[in-house]
Amino acid sequence: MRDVAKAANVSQSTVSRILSPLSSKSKVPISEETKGKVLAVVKELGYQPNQYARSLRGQKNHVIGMLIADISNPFYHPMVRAVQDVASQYHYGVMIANSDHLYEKEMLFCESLLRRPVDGAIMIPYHLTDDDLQDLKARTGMAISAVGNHVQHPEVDVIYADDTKASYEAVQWLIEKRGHERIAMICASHKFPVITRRYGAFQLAMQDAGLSVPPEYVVEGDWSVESGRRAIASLLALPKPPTAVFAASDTIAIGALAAAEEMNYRVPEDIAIIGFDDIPAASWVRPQLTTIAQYPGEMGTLLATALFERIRGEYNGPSRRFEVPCRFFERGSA
Amino acid sequence: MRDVAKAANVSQSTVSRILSPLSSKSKVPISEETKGKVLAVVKELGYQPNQYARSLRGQKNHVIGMLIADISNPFYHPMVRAVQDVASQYHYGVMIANSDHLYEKEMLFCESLLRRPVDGAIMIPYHLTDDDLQDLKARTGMAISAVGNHVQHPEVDVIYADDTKASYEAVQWLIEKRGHERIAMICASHKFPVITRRYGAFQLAMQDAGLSVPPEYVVEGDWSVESGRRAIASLLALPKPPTAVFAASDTIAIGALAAAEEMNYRVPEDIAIIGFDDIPAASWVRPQLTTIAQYPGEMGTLLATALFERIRGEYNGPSRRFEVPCRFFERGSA
DNA sequence: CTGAAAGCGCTTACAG
DNA sequence: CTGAAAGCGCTTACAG
Repeated sequence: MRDVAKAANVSQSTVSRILSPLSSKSKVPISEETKGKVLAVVKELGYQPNQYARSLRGQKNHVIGMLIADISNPFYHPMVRAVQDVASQYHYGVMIANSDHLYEKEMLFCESLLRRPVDGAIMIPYHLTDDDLQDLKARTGMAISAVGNHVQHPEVDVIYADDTKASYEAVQWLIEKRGHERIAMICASHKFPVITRRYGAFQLAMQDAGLSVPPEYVVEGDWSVESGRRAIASLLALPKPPTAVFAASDTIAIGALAAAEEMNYRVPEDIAIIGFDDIPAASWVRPQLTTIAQYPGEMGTLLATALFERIRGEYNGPSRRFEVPCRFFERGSA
Repeated sequence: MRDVAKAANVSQSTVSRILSPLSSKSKVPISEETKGKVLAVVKELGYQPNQYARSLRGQKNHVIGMLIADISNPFYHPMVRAVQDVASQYHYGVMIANSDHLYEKEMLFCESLLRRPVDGAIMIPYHLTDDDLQDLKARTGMAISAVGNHVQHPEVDVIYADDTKASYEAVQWLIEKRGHERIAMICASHKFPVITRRYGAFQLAMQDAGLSVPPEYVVEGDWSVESGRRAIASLLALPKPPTAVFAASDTIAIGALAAAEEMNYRVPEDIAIIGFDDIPAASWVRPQLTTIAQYPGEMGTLLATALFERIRGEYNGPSRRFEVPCRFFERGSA
């Protein structure tokens, strides 16, 4: 910048004002002549301002952080893409971290934000509490948007899918429209709020229909395809196996589907399978997966839009909550 | 840091030396007593050094950049994960950008590295030339690892799959083991070096077998599932349709498979399909995809390892080239 | 073994 | 409309 100033015969202050016209709220006017001269020199030298110096001195970092569970899970892609797309509109970078569903890694992410401040963070917390978020906000002042109805912080914007209702209705559909009575559920850890919701809805639907769920019908794994394979194998090995399975995610359901087929069970005749998410592969497998669609792309856009409204000072009131409805897709697997 | 220094009754210099013992190559010794005192204060105050200030003053930024084509393509996930995992071992952050296979966005990524310097970059360039990389290196001095045999810069480490050979052999297999004579190829843009290689190998294998490829047997789309659907439809509508198709990626092949089935063609009896990549979904679809596996996880590890060797000064010689062999998987679709 | 001081590259009151 | 100067939070010669 000094070189630019020298070459253009103006002060650094002037160069700075021309290059960051938005940040100076006091809106200092600059003559068109000086402006043209400086811009020409900038172009000629190919000068790019150092963003770290700006971060250090100014109030904006021009980066946001994003915490997801696992970049390999297709469910997150549209969300990540949507966030990246909104961010790049504002010329913001996005730092992405995976938590692998581990509290420890979620905390590491928060710590990294202390060392490398960002203007805002988008989180999909599986363990982080409202207190943890409060701590982060108190120490950094950053804007936060999060996914999940369990997040209740008064200043964190929340986007959530109504998965409780969707799960209830799917199980109800299995019972009423398909006549199933022996229904199992393949979950991930019950420590996750999302599992609490979906599993709770499953139990409630069964209970409301007067159906009982033997404990061995509830299998706890992780979110992987492999976990789905293992779970269905144990379920089908039961003396009285279920006739239908509600899986907490499509990845789990796809594993279950593949393993059931390999064990020579017909889907949905011998065992019906319902997934959750409607990832692209849900329509690639055969039979196609009956599943509950979430709209991660839309969620990502809402998340990023809300975040940037706060970052840009266009909104700074209390927490806003957006519900993104789920949608049931009846396909071939149930 | 000033607060820490004050509270511990030492100078800022001392605090800095204790917190960044590696960076001071002159290896100034510190008394254990002072060290303990300072560390205690750091812990008590929950102090975290500001990484931007470090970047500005020191020589390390503790971030790397990663340019991929599209985070939605499963092929990149193991690569991204591997890179993230190696990076976090060294306490490095990773900034990820999507190029969407656009030169313009690849250049934008390079520009962003000028504004927000990183210690190294991992790239999967579809358009960027060696000159572009040279430009970036000259202006920033950063270390670079890249994917693709077409990258020939003398100081950029390159990881590449031998997709030319693998493609040739797959087409040869289609001809010799399966007796196909009318074979089509679904490509992405021929501007991509990767397509040049795979398409060139396809043509060569056909030629070596004395088989001709009518121009309408070469369909150019993009990398999407949708593109595979469109391509197979146009191919099957031909007066003399092909009996086998070599797709440039699994995403394309999966689209082709689904569309062919919907049009009531049997795979592989009516139309055989071979993909490329062996993404997880290749084993989820029915019939399972016959495909050429690449090992993106391994590639990611090599990429990141080579990069960090340069970043950490453990290596600074000329370009190293690692070939990661492909592997053919005969499954159900061909 | 420790400290005082300069400076990384910017932005922003303050002064004119 | 423009400039001189201070300072963001660190690291690193330099001096002791």
